[in-house]
Amino acid sequence: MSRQAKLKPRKNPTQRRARETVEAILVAAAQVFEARGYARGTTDRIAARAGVSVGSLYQYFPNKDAILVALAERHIEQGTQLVEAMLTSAPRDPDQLEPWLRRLLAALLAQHRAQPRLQHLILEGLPLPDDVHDRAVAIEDRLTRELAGLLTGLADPGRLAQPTATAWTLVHAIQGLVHDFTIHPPADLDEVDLIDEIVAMVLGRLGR
Amino acid sequence: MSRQAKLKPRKNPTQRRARETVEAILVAAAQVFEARGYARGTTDRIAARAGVSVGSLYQYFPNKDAILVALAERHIEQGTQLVEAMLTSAPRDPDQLEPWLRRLLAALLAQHRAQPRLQHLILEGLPLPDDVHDRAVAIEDRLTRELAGLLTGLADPGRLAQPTATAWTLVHAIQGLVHDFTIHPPADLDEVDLIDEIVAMVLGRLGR
Amino acid sequence: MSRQAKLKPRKNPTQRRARETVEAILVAAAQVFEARGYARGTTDRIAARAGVSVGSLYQYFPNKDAILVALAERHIEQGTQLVEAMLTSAPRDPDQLEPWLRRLLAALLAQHRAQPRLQHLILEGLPLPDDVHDRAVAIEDRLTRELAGLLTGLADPGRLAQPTATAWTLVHAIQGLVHDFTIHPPADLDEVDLIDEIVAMVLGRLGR
Amino acid sequence: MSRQAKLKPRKNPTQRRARETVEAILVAAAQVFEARGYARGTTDRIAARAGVSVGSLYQYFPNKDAILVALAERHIEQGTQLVEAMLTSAPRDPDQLEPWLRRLLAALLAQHRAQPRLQHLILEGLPLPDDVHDRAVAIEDRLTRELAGLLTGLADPGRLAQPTATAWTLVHAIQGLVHDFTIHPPADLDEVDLIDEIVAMVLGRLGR
DNA sequence: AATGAATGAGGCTTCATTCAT
DNA sequence: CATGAATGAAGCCTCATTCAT
Repeated sequence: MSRQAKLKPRKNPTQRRARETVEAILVAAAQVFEARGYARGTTDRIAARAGVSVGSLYQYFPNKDAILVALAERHIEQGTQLVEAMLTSAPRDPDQLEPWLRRLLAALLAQHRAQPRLQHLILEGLPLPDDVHDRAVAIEDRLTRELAGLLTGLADPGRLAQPTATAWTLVHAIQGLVHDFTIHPPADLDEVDLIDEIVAMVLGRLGR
Repeated sequence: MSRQAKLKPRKNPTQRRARETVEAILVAAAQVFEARGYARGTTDRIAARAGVSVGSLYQYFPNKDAILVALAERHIEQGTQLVEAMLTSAPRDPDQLEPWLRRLLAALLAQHRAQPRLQHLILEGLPLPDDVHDRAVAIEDRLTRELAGLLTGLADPGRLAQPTATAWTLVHAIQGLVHDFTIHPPADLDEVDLIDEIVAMVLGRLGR
Repeated sequence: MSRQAKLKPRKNPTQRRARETVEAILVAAAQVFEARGYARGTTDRIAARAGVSVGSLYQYFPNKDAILVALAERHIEQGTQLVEAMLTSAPRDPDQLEPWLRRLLAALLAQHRAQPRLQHLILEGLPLPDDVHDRAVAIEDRLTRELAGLLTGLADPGRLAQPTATAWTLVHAIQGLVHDFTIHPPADLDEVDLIDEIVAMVLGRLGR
Repeated sequence: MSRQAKLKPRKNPTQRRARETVEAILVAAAQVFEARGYARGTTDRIAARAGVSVGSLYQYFPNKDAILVALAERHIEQGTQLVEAMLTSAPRDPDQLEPWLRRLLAALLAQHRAQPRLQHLILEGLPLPDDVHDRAVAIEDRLTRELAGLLTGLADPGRLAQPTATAWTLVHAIQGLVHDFTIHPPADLDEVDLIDEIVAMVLGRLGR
C-alpha cells in the first residue's frame, strides 16, 4: 500500500474503441482474479479473456497492479453510489426502517454476487496505493458516521450509548455476512432468510 | 481445494533439534503469510525467517502448500478447542449469557490478534485439500448447530423463527467483526467497546 | 515411459521467427543431450546454445521432457523414411543383396554420425510417453518382419530355420555395431572396413 | 571422463563389518542405478536400500561418482575373468567352436540379466575417470586381438581378410545383441533361439 | 496501435555433501 | 564410526514486462 508510481492508467481513452478495450480488460480481469486470485491471474490470461493481446493490455495499464487499482476504483465508485443513494433515501421514522434496510441489503447482495472475492482482494489483499485505500476507508467512515446519526434518531431512547461504535459494528457485521453468504452460501439458508435475520438483528439492536 | 497428494508432512521429527526446526518453520510461515499473503510468502523467505535453510524446510514439508496445511491444522485444532471449551461452559439460563459471551469474545479476539489474516487464508485461500477444508467447515457447522439449540433456550419466546439461521448469522457476524477489528482496528473503538457492541447486538437479537 | 500429460508442444509456431526459434532449440537440445546426456543437459544450457532465453524455450515446450519427445519424433520420422526407402528398393535376387546392403549401411551410418547417443536416449532413455515409444518399436517390428520375408527369399535354401529370429538378430546386431562404431570409432577400422565386415556377416549368415 | 581427483574409495576396508557395509552399498547402488538411472539414483536412496545412513555411505565413498566407479571396476573385473576363462578354454579346432561359443553366450547372458542397463551406464554414460575407462577398453582390445588370432585358425581359409576387423565386429555385434535382448526381450524369441542365431551368424561368417 | 514472440528475474524444489551429536 | 539433520548450489519453470514487426 505504498508505492505510488506507475499505477495510474496510461491514458484517458477518449476514442470509443479504446474505451471498449479498457472495459473488456477490466471485466476480464475481474473474472480472472475472482476465479484464480490475484497472484494466479496472469496478464496473459486476462488479455486472452478480454480478446486482446498482452501488448494491448500494457498499452492501457502500466502494470498488473494498475489493473487491480482500476478495479478497486470502480468498486469504490459503485460503493459510493450505493451509499449515497441509500443515505438519500434514508428513513426518518422507525416504521420506514425495515423496508429501507431490506432494499439496502438486496442491493448489497446483488453487488457482491457477481464477484464476491473481489471485495476482499481490494480491501485486504494487495497492492493498493495509499490514496486509493484511503478513499475506500473514507467512504466507510462517512457511512459509519451518517449511519450513527441515523440510528440515533431511530433507536429506542437510551439504547445507543455509543452510536458510532454501534454503526461501525453493524456496518461490518453486515459486510461480513454478505461476504460469507455470497462466497459459501449455506445449504439451508436462502437470501430471504438472511435478510430476515439481518433485519431482526438490526432492529433488535435498536430495541425495535 | 482438491489435490490430495503430497500435502502431509514428510517426517515426524523425533530428535529435539528437528522438532524445534519444524516449530520455527511454522512460526515463520505464519508470520510471512500473514504479512505478505500466501502467494508472496516465498519458501526462501520463510526459511530465512525461521533461521534455517530451504533444504531443511523441504525435509519436513514436501512443498509450500503443505506448510499452509500444517498451519491450517493447527488453527483448526485451536478453533476446535475453543469451541469445545465454550460449549462445555455454555450458559443454561439467560443471566449467564452475557458473561459467557464476553469470555468467548475475549478468547476469540485473543486468538485472532496474532494472525488475523490466517483465518481467511484458511477458509478461503487456495490450496487446502478437501479433508482439511471439510474439517474447518465441520467445526463451524457444529458450532452453528449447538448454538442454535442454546439460543432457542435463551431467547425471548417466539423471537427465533429459525434458530439455525439465527445461529449462522450471529456466528458469521461475530467472525467478520473480529476479523475486521483485528485487521484494521478503528481509531475510536477499543476492544471493550467492540465486545459491548457485540453483546448488545446478540442480546438484542434474543429480545433480552 | 508412462506419463502422457504435458508432453506435446505448446503451440504451432506460425510466424517465421517462431519457427526458427523452435528449430534452434531442437538443434541445440540434440547437441546438448548428445554431449552431456539427458539429465545433465539443462534447459538453461539448451536455451543458451540455441541463442534464446529460457522463457522462449518454455513458450514452445511445456517442459524438458517434451523437448526430448520432439527430438524423438523427428528421429522416428527419419528412421521411418529410411526404412521405407530401403524396403521399397529391396532386392529380389541374391545378386542385388550386397549393393543394397551397402547403401543401407552407408545411410544408417550417416544418420547416426550426427547424434550417435540420441538413438539410445530415445530407445532406452527415460521419459518417453508410451505412444512415442510404441511408435519407435513399431517401426522396428515392421522392419524385422519385412526383412524376415526378404531374407527367406534370398537365403540359401534350408539356411533359415526361423526367419523372424534371424531378422531380429541381424537388425539388432547391425544397430549395435553402428552405434558402437559411431560412438567410439576404433582406431584401426574405418567405415568401409565396417561395412565390408557387416556385409560378410550378413551374407555368411545367408550362406552366400 | 576427466576429473581424476576424489574417485578412489576412501579406505581399504579391512574390518569385516566395514567390508560388508561397502558390499551392501554397492549392491544397493547397482539396483538403484539400474532401476532409475544414474542421475535419479540418489545417495539417500542408495543408503536407505543398503540399510545404512548417508553419513556412512560417505565414510566409504568420497562422492557419488566414486560409487559408480567402484561398480565399474567390479564389472570390469568380472568381464576380465569371463574373458580370461573363455580364452583359456578356447577351442583349437573348428569342431569345438560351437559348444564353446554356446557356453560363452550363456555366461554373457547370465551376466547381463541381473543389471542390463548397468553395462551401458558404465561404458557410455557417465563420469568415469580416464584410467577406469581405459582399462575397460583394454580388456575389449585384448579380447578382440586374441579372438582375431583364434578366428584366423578356425575360419575357412581365405575367409578373413582382416581378422581384427572381423573380431571387433563380432564382439560388438554380440554385445549389442545381448544388451538389447536383456533389456527388451522380444516376445517371440527365447534365449535358446538367440544363441542359435548368434552361433549361426558367427559360424556363417567363418564359412563353417 | 496491435500483436505475440522474446526476455530474464525470481520462485519452487531436489539432492550431493557436510557436520553436530 | 554411525546417524540423520542441515546446508545451499543448481535445476526446472512461470509470468510480468518489453520490443520488433
